[in-house]
Amino acid sequence: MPALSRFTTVLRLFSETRDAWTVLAMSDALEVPASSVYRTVRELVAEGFLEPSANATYRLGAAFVEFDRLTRLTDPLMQMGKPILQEVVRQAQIVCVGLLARLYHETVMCIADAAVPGATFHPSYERGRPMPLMLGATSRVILAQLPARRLKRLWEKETLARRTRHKQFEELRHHLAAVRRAGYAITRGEIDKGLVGIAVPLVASTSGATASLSLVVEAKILDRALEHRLVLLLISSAQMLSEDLSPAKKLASGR
Amino acid sequence: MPALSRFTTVLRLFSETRDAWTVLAMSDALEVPASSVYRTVRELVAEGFLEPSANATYRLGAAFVEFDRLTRLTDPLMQMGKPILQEVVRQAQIVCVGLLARLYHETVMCIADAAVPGATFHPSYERGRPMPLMLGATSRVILAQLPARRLKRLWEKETLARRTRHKQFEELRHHLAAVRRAGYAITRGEIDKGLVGIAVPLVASTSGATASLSLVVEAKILDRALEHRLVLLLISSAQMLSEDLSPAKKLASGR
DNA sequence: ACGATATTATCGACATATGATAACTATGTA
DNA sequence: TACATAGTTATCATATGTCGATAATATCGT
Repeated sequence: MPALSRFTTVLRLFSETRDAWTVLAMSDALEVPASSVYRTVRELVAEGFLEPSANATYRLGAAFVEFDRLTRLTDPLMQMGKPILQEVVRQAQIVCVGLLARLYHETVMCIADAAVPGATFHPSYERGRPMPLMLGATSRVILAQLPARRLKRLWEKETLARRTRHKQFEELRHHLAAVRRAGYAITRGEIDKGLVGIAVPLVASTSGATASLSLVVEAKILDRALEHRLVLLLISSAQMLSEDLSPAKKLASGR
Repeated sequence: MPALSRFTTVLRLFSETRDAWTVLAMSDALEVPASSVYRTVRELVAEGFLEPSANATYRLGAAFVEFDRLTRLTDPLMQMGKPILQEVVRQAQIVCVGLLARLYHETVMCIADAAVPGATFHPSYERGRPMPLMLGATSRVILAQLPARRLKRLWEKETLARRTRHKQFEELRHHLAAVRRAGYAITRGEIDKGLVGIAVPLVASTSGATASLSLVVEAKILDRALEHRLVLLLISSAQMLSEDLSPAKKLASGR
């Protein structure tokens, strides 16, 4: 019952499949009296997080577009990551999509993507889309970086509903240890059929967030040699990016 | 002092030039006790609107990226506008940038942009950036669409600090009436030196928001014939887009 | 202009925010 | 390792804003 959650519960109603809500529908869905929802919605509209649309419905507002631009311009990971990501895709010299992802609540979120001009496929990952924590190479290398305590907590949240055994957690721990040793992760078809993800960890000490750099390619064009080349490309790029992001000498910006 | 504003005043501190804040700095800037700011920040972090960064600073969070994606996917104007915008830029067959903009509070916000592959310049307009209401063709055609009452209110807000005369408002009214008759607006160098904006109104009855479709080109390549061609291109594209956005495809056309 | 629907205003009871201070927790350093 | 410092959370009495049913308006569709 903290104050902000009153607003976010309304905002969280909006989704890809349900993008316009009337106040009455919100009132029903949230089981909150209409008069209260009206008040809440009014405030959200005033601040630009919602806006009135056709037929007395409301949609997500332009404030999100505005703040998203600020994150694009100011987030060090995006700022420095985007050009490197594009360079990775270029140097790969094959049809592929590059991704920059990070931990976000109990999901992994892609915060930048770069496709070759004539990309023949679209991975599920795309900027701003929360993805499952326990699937895909991109997530794997992020999990592998987490301190044991944090990992345990996430695992517990993740498997709350499902009945899972402790043994499975130990298996995960071992698997992640192997990933950590190898320095990269590869998964095949875990997220999209026919696509392979190759990911390496990003150490962004300043940014705090644990992140990863990855490439998605079609399984059918990936042979052993190419796989090796891409892993090396990713590792060296991640190295470079991690250095860019590290204790930025004297030139601190805020304070 | 409604509840949401407590949070937005914090969020509004973040800008292009000041992207990382400590709690103490916020407390100073807002003249609110640190203990209160800590509480507010904690809630914003919990919901993903802020996130901790290096040196006890906070930055805008990934929730904005998430919600921005939803607007990209679901806003009818962006959904239908983006492909048409790209088509406009393609058909222009010159070096140019296309823009889709709309009214947002007391500003005009670009919600989609499309540049030719090898664009040699960058207009100030870019997705998510609020722009002045009284400058540029893009804004002009939006103002020209507004009901008199609304225009008056915006004008008054805009000119609150500055001492302006009533006569100037009448001039604006007349100018906008001319724009309305012409069906388009052209401005030269009002926003960016050496660039020209050509804009036409978008009638998006469902979306509610008044919007515009525009092209930015370099002044030096724009002659009378080209100008004419681009205006026609914009008008026909806007026509198409407006129809896409209109209420229903019931066979009856005359209203 | 009309009826229907959407939105805002009202108000007592109640819950939550406020802000000074104290307690606690990282984080870095000798 | 222990200490110091900055950063963060907890505490608590009080004031202020919220809640939700209902009534009063405003707006929409025709």
